[in-house]
Amino acid sequence: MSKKLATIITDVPVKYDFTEAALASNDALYTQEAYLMCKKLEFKNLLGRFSVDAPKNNAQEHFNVIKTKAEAERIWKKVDEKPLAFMVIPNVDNKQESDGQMLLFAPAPKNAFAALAVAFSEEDIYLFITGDELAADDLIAHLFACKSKQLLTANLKSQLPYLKWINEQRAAEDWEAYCTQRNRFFERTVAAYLLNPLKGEYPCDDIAKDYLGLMVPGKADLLGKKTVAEVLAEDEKKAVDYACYEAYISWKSYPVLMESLKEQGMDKLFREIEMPLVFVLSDMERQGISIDADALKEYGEKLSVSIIELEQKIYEEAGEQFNINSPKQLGVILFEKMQLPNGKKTKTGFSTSAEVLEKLAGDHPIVADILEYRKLAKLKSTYADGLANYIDETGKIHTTFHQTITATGRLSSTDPNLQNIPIRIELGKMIRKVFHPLDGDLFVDSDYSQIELRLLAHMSGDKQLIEAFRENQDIHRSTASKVFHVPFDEVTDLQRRNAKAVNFGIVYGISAFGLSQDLDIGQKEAQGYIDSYFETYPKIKEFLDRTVAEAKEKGVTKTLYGRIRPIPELSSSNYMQRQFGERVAMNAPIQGTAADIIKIAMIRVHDRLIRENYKSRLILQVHDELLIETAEEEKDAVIALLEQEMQSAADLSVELAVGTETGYDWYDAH
DNA sequence: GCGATCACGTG
DNA sequence: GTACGTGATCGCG
Repeated sequence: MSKKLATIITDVPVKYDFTEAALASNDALYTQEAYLMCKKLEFKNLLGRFSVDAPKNNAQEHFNVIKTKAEAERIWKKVDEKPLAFMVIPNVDNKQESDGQMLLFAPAPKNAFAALAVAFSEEDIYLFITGDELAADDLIAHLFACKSKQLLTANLKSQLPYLKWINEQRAAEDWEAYCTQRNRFFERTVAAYLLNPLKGEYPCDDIAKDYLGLMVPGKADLLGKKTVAEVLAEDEKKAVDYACYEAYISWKSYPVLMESLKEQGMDKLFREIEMPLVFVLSDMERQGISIDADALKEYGEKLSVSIIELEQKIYEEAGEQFNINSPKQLGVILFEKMQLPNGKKTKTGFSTSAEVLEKLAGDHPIVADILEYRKLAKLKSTYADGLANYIDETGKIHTTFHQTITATGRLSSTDPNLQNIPIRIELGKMIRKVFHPLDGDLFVDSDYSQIELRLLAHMSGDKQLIEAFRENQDIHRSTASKVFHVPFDEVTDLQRRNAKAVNFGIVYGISAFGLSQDLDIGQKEAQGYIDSYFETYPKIKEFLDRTVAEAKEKGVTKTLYGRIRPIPELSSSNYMQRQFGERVAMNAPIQGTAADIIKIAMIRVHDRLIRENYKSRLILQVHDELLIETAEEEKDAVIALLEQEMQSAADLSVELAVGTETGYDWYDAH
């Protein structure tokens, strides 16, 4: 029966005439209609096969290229108070080689750019191209001086270096003017991120499709893999289309995005937190952090010595040479050749994760050596060598902070990622010694203590947890004491460790499976801990249940500041997916609210440092930590300022405790 | 050259 | 169990 069911019948009589099925021509298949369909369904691969262009929409007829002063003046005069969209088109990077030859023309002045796209009505869509007649400076001056109340754009942070005015008028005496200008900007990408933080990218064509029902060519359609500036020099029409569409869609989507933000109660979050933060992050990126390149090199060389030693030792123990960095080869050596026990945990072979190897450490000395090798190799490749690639001519590293990546509202950091510099293991932590302030300055580093558990206390209203925080107790010890019913002072180390794991679990969205993995215990035992925890803190259970129920009902979770996190997994037909959705629903409001709060603190700290004429500057954010570079004479004032703004960023039923350290490098300051 | 996979760094 | 980014390897085209 089963076999019959599963057997494919290959001789069903089907009438089919292949000649009739043949296409008259390729054009019959690649029609405009089919193009639209593929575009809508995001069949990006198929799209490349179309020779027909995207259907013309009216906007394109109004794209105008402006190169003369007279025309430009006439256009700027037309601008009224209604919103105006813009996009700066940077120059080709002069430092890069083109066709193997260095470009011969002199480097363009700093802040200069190739073109400026502007849109302020269905018909007024322009690309100003800089040259003999139009100077970049003049265009920016016009932009800031124009009557329009809102300046609409995308990827504002990357454009800010070109918007000279906003960077030069940041002194205390210009504070009001600076704020006035800052408040004019509306960022289409950030708005779209708040409305759906799951997408990861918010390109022009997606915004047009999602919010305007408009099909416009995507960046790759017009530019391929080249930059706008490169295309502008080769195929002006395509670059014009790209830039003008960007400006046009920013202009056109503004009312829709604004309305959606209001509808979902996120307009305040957008206006008061996310938009000002763009400027703060820009300043932090530009500031950068100084690196002792020599010390970094030395650190890498020391690692190299140890790595080579370990390598030799491992080869001897294995009896042959192989690539230790290859999990595949390593698996064969350990579990086939050396027959190490229960080579379990597989997917595409043996697992050689630290978790697995740690359990095998007693069986053969090679295991410990491999674990040690891995640690050193990671430090060397990712941190010692990795960071060295990012040091600029002035000895600094400038990371990029991303504001529209995470599902929860946190920031992320890339090129390089400065939010995952080692700290847990001493040898790794040493790398922080190469991060240092400028000569004579020092770091002030403050972090929120237990912010997520404090938020859990506040949001659930659980009296026990609130009380524990109010009394400033060791929170894990307090939890252990209550859950295991032992006096506070008699909590054992093991009890505290278990309680700590449960606390983490609660914040991450607990499951018996996860906790059992973390504590290396059985799932039943883990479930027992969870049950006792919820008996001790009934309000927390109520809160988490309520959060999940609400998420199931509405499809989203919300932070205290109204940030949403859609959870489509909750309506999945797959049990594991739904369970995942429930954990996410428990975690997102807590992690997200913490992200909201530190963003508020960042803006206030940044603004006060400027307004009150400090030389100190915000340098880094690491989720619950802020790093400031400060002058010695400002130290005490800046510590007070930083702590005050971080603590008062939110008014909760528990205090937002902040711990501060100072030092002449990041190792000492944290 | 690109993407998937594994492993591992942070909060 | 949450949230990320990067490096090395390996198989694919």
